[in-house]
Amino acid sequence: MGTNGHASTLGEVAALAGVSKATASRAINGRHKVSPQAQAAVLDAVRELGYTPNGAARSLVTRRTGSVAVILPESDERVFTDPFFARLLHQVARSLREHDLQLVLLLAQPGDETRLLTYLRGRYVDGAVVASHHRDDHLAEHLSDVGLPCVFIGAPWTGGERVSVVDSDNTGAATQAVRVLLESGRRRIATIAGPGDMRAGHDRLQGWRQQLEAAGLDSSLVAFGDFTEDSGAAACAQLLDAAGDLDGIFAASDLMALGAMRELESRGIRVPDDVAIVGYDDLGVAERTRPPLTTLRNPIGEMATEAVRILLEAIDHGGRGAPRRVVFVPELVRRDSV
Amino acid sequence: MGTNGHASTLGEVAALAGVSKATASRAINGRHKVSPQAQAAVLDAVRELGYTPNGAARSLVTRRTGSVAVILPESDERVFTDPFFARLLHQVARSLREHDLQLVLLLAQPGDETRLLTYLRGRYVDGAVVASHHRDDHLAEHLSDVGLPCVFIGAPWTGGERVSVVDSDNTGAATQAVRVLLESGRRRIATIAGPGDMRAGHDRLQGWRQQLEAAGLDSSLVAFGDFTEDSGAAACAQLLDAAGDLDGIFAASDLMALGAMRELESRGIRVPDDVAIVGYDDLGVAERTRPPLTTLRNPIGEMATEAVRILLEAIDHGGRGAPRRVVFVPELVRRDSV
DNA sequence: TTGAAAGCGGTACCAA
DNA sequence: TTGGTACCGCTTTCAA
Repeated sequence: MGTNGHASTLGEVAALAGVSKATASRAINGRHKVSPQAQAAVLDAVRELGYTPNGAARSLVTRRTGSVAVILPESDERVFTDPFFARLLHQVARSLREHDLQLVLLLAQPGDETRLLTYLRGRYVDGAVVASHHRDDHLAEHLSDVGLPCVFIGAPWTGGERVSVVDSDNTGAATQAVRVLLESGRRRIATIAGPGDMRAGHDRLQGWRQQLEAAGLDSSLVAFGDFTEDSGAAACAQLLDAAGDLDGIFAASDLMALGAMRELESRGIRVPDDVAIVGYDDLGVAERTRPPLTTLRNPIGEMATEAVRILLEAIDHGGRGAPRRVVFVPELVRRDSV
Repeated sequence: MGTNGHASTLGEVAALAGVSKATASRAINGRHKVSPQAQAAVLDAVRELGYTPNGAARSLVTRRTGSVAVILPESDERVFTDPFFARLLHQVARSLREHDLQLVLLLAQPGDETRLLTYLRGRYVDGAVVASHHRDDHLAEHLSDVGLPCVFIGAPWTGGERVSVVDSDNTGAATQAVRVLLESGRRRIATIAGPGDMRAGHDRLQGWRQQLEAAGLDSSLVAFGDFTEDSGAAACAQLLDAAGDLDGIFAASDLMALGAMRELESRGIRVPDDVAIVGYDDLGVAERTRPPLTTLRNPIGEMATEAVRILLEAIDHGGRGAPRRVVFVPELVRRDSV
């Protein structure tokens, strides 16, 4: 802006540069031929006036804002505590940067999705990556109604056929976890499951159960957590109280595994000697537990990158085009907790 | 949007309702008198078409977007790890909700502030709350140049006179911490300081030093961390190696204090018997350490609320009006680490 | 290569 | 209360 309080306009830049608004616009955006003199004059004027285009005016005609949202319909407690989100955002931001897009993070408090949807319908962003959604938020339907290009990380409960999703094979990974436990001779294998209203929680539980049933073993040793450390400790306590003879635990997140190990330690139960444990995620904490945790690597970084790729494609195609579906396969990381 | 891919416009709504665009607009925004029939007709049309106003078009004339940014020029690692941010965002979101404003979070990776500033200049948000800023980001000057209403939580290094700031008395709080240590008879008091390029880090170090010098004691026992737990452990190790006889520590964050306690424990040093320790923040972790941590309560919630209040005021006044300044006083919370 | 002018989709003024 | 209309600030035809 100039020395006074008002932001300068393209008209003023044009006037100062002695060209038309059209030419000024072309000089600034640089996608068209402009004579060197005009170019220079405009750029000087821009600098002198401290001009930046008004986003609303520009968006109104280009139908682009230059920003992409990451929507996290999750309690801030978890968002700011689980490395999953840090990794996700880090990677999304990285990918967006290459395309010169601004990342805006929208934390949707469960309950007030109305304002969020209004915002999204207002087209203040060009598209959205959604992660950590829950059964009841119906985000897939809503976003599909809104017509905003979007990609879900992890399949939504409902409406999944209407949006693109980048997923990972949670069920398969969980069966792998149980297999490792079985191979080390464990027979009383419990699970600390994630929230039942989240796909990842549900599917990992599913995998655990499938594999146990296939082995003809008891699949009733379940306690639920919400992916946080404390919830893992609590679930573990519950499990131990109910089945003192358990010898293996599959925790649906490393954080919960960590909590469980804390609980085990406090009861003088040794890992892996007395109880073996397998986690899920491998986003740093698994390396630092004592003993280091055998876990499944959640390919969240790759998923984020792919999600952005698909999203940008959708945005380029104006949101038309069939929903895409990609599945990544988590891999087992062997450490010392089994 | 309708059954096809294009979002409907106010004109279409008006046509369907059999009224003018002007009336349709009034019916939708409801700040003007509109006859009941017109009102109903418009609302029906809106519903039928699934209409939502185009944000860009609206913003272009109202000069409002209905959203406010929280800018965090901080590594995602810290943002997603320090309860400070969770608390801050929780409170800001709460306050904004009352005014029906959407919170958008902007994580500024150090280095690429250019895109962020372009975004802000584009006026995609009505204002911004800035926290966790560093010496080199010069955000205060930049935002003041941009002319965007903003409030800083914690004074910026430079340009502080040009923006509103909500601060807390870090220096005073640190002197208090040292006083507690002195009162319990400690004489070799070290500090684990925060980053030197952050006001909070700098000021707390300052307070520690002042109080020690006032007491005629050695004020050379300093190690730096970055507010994270690991950095606290490392700093503590460093301190212990340099001065095995230290009997008190003031850590500039509870997370660093926690790391320090971990290190002390691993060396068999007892808290508070051998070494007393005072933290800073009291955002939950201090209650859960063993022993519970004596600390200074960082009034971040109150600061956030106040920041939003000031910001909304500034937005209402069109960004004119003198910068405001408010200082909160942290209070001592006595627990068992001293 | 350049400029004039027509929108983009709303809001708000003014007159009726 | 309502409708006509002039913008908001920018991009993009279309002609020159």
